Amino acid sequence: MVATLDLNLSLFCPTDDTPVNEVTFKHDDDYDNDEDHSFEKEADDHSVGELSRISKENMELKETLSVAWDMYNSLNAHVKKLMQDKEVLELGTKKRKFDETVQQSSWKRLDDELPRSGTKIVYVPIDPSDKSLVVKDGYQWRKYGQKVTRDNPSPRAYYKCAFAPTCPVKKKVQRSMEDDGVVVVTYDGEHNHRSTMQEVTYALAQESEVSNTSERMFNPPKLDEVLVEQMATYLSKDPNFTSELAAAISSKILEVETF
DNA sequence: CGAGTTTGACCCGCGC
DNA sequence: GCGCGGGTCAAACTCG
Repeated sequence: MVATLDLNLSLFCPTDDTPVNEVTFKHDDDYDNDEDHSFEKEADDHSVGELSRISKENMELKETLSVAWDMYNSLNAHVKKLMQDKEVLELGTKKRKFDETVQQSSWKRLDDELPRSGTKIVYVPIDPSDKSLVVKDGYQWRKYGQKVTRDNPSPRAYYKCAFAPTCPVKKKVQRSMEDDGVVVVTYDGEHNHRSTMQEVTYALAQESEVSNTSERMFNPPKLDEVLVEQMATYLSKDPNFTSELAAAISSKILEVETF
């Protein structure tokens, strides 16, 4: 079900199963020709050298990916915190404004504006020049409508959760009237499945659970491989990430070549 | 060609 | 009952 991207990151790494020094060229002819021997040896040396070069390159790519992953996690945590702060701030502002103008009346109207159970409002900072109204939140969404509402000149987009056909969650995305660089996302309902990001976390948790068992003693850790594969699966779905990663890697390569 | 997006039409609830 | 506005549907369209 979940698509995987094989980056071949461990393909050329020498492992217990395929030691580099076992790489040989089989030949049907006898090995009594000295020239053939030297040619074979040369080819052998060349392929070993090539393997170690690719292996080294592979390690560098792993490191780059690892750094990118760490940066992504810290940025993600930072954005979450900022969004929570903003949410609290905006709700507080709404209450204050309401308090100033309608001091005598009850809070009923404001309560109607506040999220009901199962409804969640999130303010997401975006590029003001970006008209696409696309908000990446780890779930897959299918747009089913767009409408210009009376109180806001920017269109409101309607999305249904497309990850699972039975998932009842819908979301509305509309640019904030006050701030052009912020979109208001209204989530309706609860997901009955995990997000793509949660799938990765779950897989890693499963892996770490296995690592606690004695079975681990007999099965050398492959967390790195799983991590890379899961990260590749998740991150390869983000075109921005892949293009930026490609740019970062190519600049790194150019940097190495200039030495 | 299939999956996703766009967009006009339609439905429905609400206030007058 | 009527009109308005938000939400949804579905055919047409786009894109990979």
